[in-house]
Amino acid sequence: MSGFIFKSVALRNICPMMEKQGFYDFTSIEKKWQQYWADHKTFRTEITDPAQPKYYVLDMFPYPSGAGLHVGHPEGYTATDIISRYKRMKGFNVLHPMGWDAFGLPAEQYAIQTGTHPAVTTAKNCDTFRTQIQSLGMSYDWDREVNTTDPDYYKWTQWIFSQIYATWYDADQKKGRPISELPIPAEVEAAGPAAVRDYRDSKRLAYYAGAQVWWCKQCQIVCANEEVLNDGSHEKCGSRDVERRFLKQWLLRIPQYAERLLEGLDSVDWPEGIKEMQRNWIGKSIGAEVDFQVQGLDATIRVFTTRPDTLFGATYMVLAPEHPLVPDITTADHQDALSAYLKQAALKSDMDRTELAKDKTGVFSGTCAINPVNGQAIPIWIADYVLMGYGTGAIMAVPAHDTRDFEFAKTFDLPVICIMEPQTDDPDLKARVLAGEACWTEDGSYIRSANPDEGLDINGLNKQDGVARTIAWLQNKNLGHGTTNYRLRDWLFSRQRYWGEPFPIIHWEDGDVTLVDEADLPLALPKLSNYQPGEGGESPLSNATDWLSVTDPATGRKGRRELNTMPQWAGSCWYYLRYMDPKNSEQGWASDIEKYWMPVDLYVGGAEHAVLHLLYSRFWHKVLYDLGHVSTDEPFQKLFNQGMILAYAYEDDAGSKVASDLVENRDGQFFHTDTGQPLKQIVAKMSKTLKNVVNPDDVVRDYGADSMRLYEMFMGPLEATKPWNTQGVEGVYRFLQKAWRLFVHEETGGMNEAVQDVEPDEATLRVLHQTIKKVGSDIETFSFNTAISQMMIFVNHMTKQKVRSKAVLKPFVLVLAPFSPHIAEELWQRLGETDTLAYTPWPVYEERLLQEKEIELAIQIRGKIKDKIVVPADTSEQDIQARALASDKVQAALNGQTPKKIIVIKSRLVNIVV
RNA sequence: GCCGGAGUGGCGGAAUUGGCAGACGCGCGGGAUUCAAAAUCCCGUCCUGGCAACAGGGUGAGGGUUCAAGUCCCUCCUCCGGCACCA
Repeated sequence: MSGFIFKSVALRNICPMMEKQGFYDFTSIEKKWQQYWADHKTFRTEITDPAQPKYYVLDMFPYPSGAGLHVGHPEGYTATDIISRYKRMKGFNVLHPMGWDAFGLPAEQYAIQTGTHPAVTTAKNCDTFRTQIQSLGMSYDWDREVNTTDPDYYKWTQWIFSQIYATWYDADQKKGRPISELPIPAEVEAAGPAAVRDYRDSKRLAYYAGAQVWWCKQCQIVCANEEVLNDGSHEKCGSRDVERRFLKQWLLRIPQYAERLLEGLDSVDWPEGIKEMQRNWIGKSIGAEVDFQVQGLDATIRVFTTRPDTLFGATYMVLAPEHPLVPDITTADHQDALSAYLKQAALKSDMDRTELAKDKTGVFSGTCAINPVNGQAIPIWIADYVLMGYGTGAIMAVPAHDTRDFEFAKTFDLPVICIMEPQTDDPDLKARVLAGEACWTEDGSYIRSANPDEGLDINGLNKQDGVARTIAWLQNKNLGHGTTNYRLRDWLFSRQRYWGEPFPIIHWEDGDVTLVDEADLPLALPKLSNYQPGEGGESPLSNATDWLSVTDPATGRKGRRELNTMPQWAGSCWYYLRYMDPKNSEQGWASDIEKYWMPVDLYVGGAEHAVLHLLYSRFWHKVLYDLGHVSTDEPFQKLFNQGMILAYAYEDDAGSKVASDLVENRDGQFFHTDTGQPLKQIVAKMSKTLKNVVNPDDVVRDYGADSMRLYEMFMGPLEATKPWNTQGVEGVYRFLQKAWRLFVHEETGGMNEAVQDVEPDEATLRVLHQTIKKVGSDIETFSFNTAISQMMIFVNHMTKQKVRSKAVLKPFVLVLAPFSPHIAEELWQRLGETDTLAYTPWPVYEERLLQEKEIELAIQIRGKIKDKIVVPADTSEQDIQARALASDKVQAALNGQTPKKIIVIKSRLVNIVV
């Protein structure tokens, strides 16, 4: 069905001679203007006047995969291009760059298979992407193109890493400071240089340490926690062959910036959902640390709790299986059970992690601890529902007021002591809670929560006061203190790969670690003949023996370069800074340029980067800010997430999917071509197996880039997830043809004789000014779909006009230009203009021309429409009331009743209340 | 389970933020043009009843506030995205 349409459209372009002279020949028009923009460097951006207002529009740059562009890419790119073109016409100096996030696994895997250097594969893919993007007429300043794999680029990625390495976080000043300013405690100083070095290393924002990491057997790579999905599979390759390993790794202390990252969210204009996701990811929780004395042992267990107020209800404690005190507190008679349990827990981490979330398990250690508020002995259990990586790896369990503890207590028949009378109207629930048969986590009033001997009594208080009173008491008794915990962990920052930025680090034989001299950056990747990873999970760089070993020319000391490379996040953490000053060989960016352009005014990309990329980027930016390298605390002022583009797919009654080439459309019903059974149309992700992938190149070939751009914007709200429909492309294509024919005589190719230098009539002028107004304001609010609707209304109106005023057509061309720039430039030229319209001022609408002279009012009785009247726009309220009541239909509907009240909404309606 | 977003014709989606529900586009039906088709142009198209004028119903379900509710409030259902033993 659609194949037939494709064919006929394509035919027009192959054989234009068969057609009329003046047909809308998008192929040559688009080629012509893309050439023009390139030749004239129309979109080259410079700071010519520092007083000119700037606008920085950024797209999330793509990973240039071998598959080329898919229709999802141009969605965001078109939106930002419309904004860019519009802002230029509004007089802004617009920075609108594009580049490549080009480090990544596929090129490296290809190298392992074929021996082709990843740089070669990458360059080829970048070329494809560039050509494809250029064929869409995007107004990027291509002189600013960046590529994260270019040594001139990653020189500065390495430089930023060096900065992070040489920084510590001063908690008092709440900012990062140079490591040289770190105060060294006297006792450390006294212990010698090695101790000082260790102390410094323990404070650096980047550090090297053994870490439990996830290892993907298929990719032969370490993955960050967040790259391993809940089902235990690796996000990148989908393999479930992921296991835990202990390896030396680079980590970044991002949790130290947790509070700053949290606070910064309040100052940026981002979708609330994304902010919330980041807040959840950071996971701030306020509570207290409390020390419990272990019975019969000279040891204390420190727990973190958000509910210190429930200490009187603590009936047992739990340690994570990995807790260091576990061996010490386990008594001989419980040793076997514990060993078995630990073994089982270790096994579990290799299984699907979803399995873990089921039933609670654990073993008793044989030892008790003393509850500090009442001196009671409570058993210490070992259970894997407590995680070593959060808080202190130990908890006090209050089953009456914590659902997890409650479940555990029920499983192992541990006592449940209710210490709070719940605030509820449900008497049954209240009774069960008080009896320890149900769990209550909400507010209420304390009972059984006093120890007069120790001076603690919170009975009768509510949660807020109880927490405060208890923390004060703990602090006073030196048993604990209020504290804040974050879920955010140190960022695992190294990968065992070749195709990534080398760390500018040297490990010396004496145990010293130093940065590569800034003058020696970039530390370029060595050429390799073998891209296979090393056996023990080492990166392929272990094959580059010459490159690896270094000798200090001054001292003769021998060292080895870092084998790991940086993760793909590194290059994308700061690319928005390099765009500003991409050719600078002295600095990553010049300060005065940075001050002019930053912050990014608008950042558009997919929501899949809601947490990781955006959090990492903000973290780096804040470090750079603290060190004085950038002038803003936050990098991205406004963020917008475009929705995903899906496609239609088909499934049979059994719910199994049917590939699109096996589907037949008969009068809107779908059938299987082979079996003839009816199919249901559904919406699904584009996939090769479903054969419903739409290739942008095909769309550009058959309908042109202008139609492609227009359709992507016309589909629906930018943020919505929506299905691609090729017939919809036909619709916008027809609109462009109609617009074309307003100007051009199809037979001759000359100007349509209807286009004349005449005064427009009032109605036409009104439609024009409504269009200028609506399109402008819709662009500002990203409502591109309704802007296009309005332009369609304009074109429909003009099509009916026998005489078309140039004075009306010209502003329309300008309004159309951001959306479909090629046809707009062409029409602009045909109207006699000689220069590009890219910098022509956006037309101004006049309020007085928007007003209708006569307005139609609906007349309602109790909200139901009974009649409509047309009155002059300036009719007074009294006259409108009179006119409304004079209506025959209204009189008939009133049926003699007297109106109680008449509500007149000017230019809208009249509502008569009876 | 928790957080976030969304439910409107056959379909994608509009609705000045409380003021005529269905703009615009697709699809479909009818007509013009054509030897015929494609393309183009015009008319119609929420549902029900009626030849029609017209009448009644209608924005996931139920209730409420209001002169007036797709829009605000309460209860519930469904779908999508994220998080998930984080103490």
